[in-house]
Amino acid sequence: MSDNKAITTRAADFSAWYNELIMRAELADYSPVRGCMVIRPNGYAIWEQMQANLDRMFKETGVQNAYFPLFIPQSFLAKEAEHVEGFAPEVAVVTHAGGKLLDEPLIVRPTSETIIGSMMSKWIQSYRDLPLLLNQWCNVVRWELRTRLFLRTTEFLWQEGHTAHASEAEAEAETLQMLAVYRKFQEDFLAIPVVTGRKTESEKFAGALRTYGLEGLMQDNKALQLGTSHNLGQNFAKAFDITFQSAEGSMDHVWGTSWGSTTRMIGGVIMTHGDDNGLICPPLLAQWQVVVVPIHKTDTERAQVLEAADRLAKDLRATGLRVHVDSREGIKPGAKYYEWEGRGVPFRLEIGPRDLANGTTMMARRTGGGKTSLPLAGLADVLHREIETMQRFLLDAARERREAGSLRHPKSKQEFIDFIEGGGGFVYAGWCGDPAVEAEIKEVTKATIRVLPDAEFRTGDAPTRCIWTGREAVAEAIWARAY
RNA sequence: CGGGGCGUAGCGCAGCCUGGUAGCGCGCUUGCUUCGGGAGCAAGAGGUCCCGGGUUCAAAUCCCGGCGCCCCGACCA
Repeated sequence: MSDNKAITTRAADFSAWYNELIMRAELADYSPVRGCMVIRPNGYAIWEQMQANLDRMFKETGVQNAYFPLFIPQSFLAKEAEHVEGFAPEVAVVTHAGGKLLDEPLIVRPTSETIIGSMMSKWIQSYRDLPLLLNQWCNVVRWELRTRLFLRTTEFLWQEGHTAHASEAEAEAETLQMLAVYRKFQEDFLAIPVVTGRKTESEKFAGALRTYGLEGLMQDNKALQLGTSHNLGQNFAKAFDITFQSAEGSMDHVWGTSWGSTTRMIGGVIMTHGDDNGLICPPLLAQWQVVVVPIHKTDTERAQVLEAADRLAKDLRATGLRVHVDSREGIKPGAKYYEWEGRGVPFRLEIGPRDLANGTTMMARRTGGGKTSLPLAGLADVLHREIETMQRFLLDAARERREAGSLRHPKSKQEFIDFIEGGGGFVYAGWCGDPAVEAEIKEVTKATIRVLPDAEFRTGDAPTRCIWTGREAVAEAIWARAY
C-alpha cells in the first residue's frame, strides 16, 4: 500500500518532494496558524550556522547589531509614499491591546526602515556621526496570500541591515559591498552559485532608489531571490528628517541603504542540492558534519565500539568538526544510514569490530561514491579536506546545472517563449528598457526579469536588440519564472 | 479571492457508491532473537471517523450548512 519509506521524487512532483523532504528531515512543520511555520531543531541549526557566519562577515565590514521593536506606529508607514503603497496590503495591524482600542493602531513590522529611520534622525547630527552601520536579526510579518515552507511564510526570520552615509557615492558603495558579502556567503557556505545584478523599477524595493539582488536557479529551473541590497537614496531621510551638518557647515539629508536575507535561504539550499533521498546539506552549514554509527553484535563488542566511537568523536571535535555519535539501541545500522541521509548529514563514519582490529573506519559521503576505508590516524585532516572538497563539488555541480538550464541570446521571441514554456531556466536576452514590455512578457510567459546582470555574468557579445520588440537594447536581462 | 484535491489512530491511507461489531501499513510499548544498507516473531497500547444540524430503529457512510488544510493561479523575500 503506501510506502512510507521513500519520498516523492523530484521528477514526479517537485513541490511534493520539497514538502516531504522538509517533513522527513524534520526541518519544519506547519503551525496551527495558517501560513506560519514552526522551525524544528534540525532546521533551526542550519539557520544558526547561517547567522553565525553572516554575522561575522557583516561585523568585518564595521556593522554593529542592534534591536528595534516589533511594533511600529501605523503612521510611520505612510511617511514614505512608495513604501506605504508597497507594504500596506500585507501588513498586520494591532488595533486592540490591554483590553482597549488603541489610539493609534500599531503595525507588526514587515521591515524596519521606518522605525530605524525615526531613531536615526535622533542619533545623527553631524557628518562625524556617519556612517552609521546597523543590523538586526529579527522576525518580520508579511500577510502573504500564498505561503510555502521556508520560501514564503507569514512570519519569517531574517537580518536587516540599515546604514546612513554622508554621500550618495558612499551609500552606493555600501549597497554594493553588502551585495558582495551576500554573494560570497552564498557561494562559500550555501554552495549556491548566484547571479548578481540590478533589479528593474518594477521589481525594486518599495521606497528604494535602486535595488540589487542575488538569484539562484533551483533544480526545477525556477529562480529564487536569495537576498537584496537597496540604495535608498535620501527617500527615508527626507521622510524621517534624518539630517546632518557637513564639514563645510551645510545641512543635508543622509543617504541610506538597507539589505536583507532570510530563512528562505534554507529553502534555497534544499532546492539546489537535495536529491530523491532527502536533504544534502553543505558541510559548512550542517548541524552535524559527521555522524558516527557504531556497529556491534554482542554486549562486549558494543562496549568496545561505543568507547572507540566516543573517543573518535572527541578527537574530531577537538579539531572543530561537528560530530554526533548515533548510539541508539534497537535500531539497525542500515536504518540509521537512511535517517541521516534524509537529514542531509555530509559524512558518515561506520565503526565496528573489524575497524577496531584494523585501526580504521568506513567513511561515506552524502553526495555518493560508495564507502571508503580510512585509517583513524590523521582522520581529522582528511575530513577537513573532504569538507572543502564537498563544498566546492556542490557549488560546481549547481553552477553546471544552472548553465545547462540557461539559454543565452535566443534567436527569436518564439524561441524565448518555447524555452520558458518548456520548463527552462534563465534566459539571457536584450531588453529595450520599457516597463510595458517587461509586463507583457510576464503576462505571456510568467517569466520576470530577475536581474540586469552584473558584468561578469553577462554573455560575451552584448545583445543589441530587444528580444521582444526588436528595438535597441538598453541592457542584457535575465528572465525566469520565479518563486 | 478563483480553480482543483483532501479531512477516519502519531503519520500515510482503505472503508462511504449499496447505512448495521472501525480496519490496513508504518510508527509506538514490552519480551526474545537480530545487528557492516530500511530486522523477525510474539503480545499490547492508541479513535469526539473535522464541526453542527437533518433523515433513519440505526450514520464514518445519505442530505443540508459550516470550518480547516494542501496543491495550482493573482500579490510577494
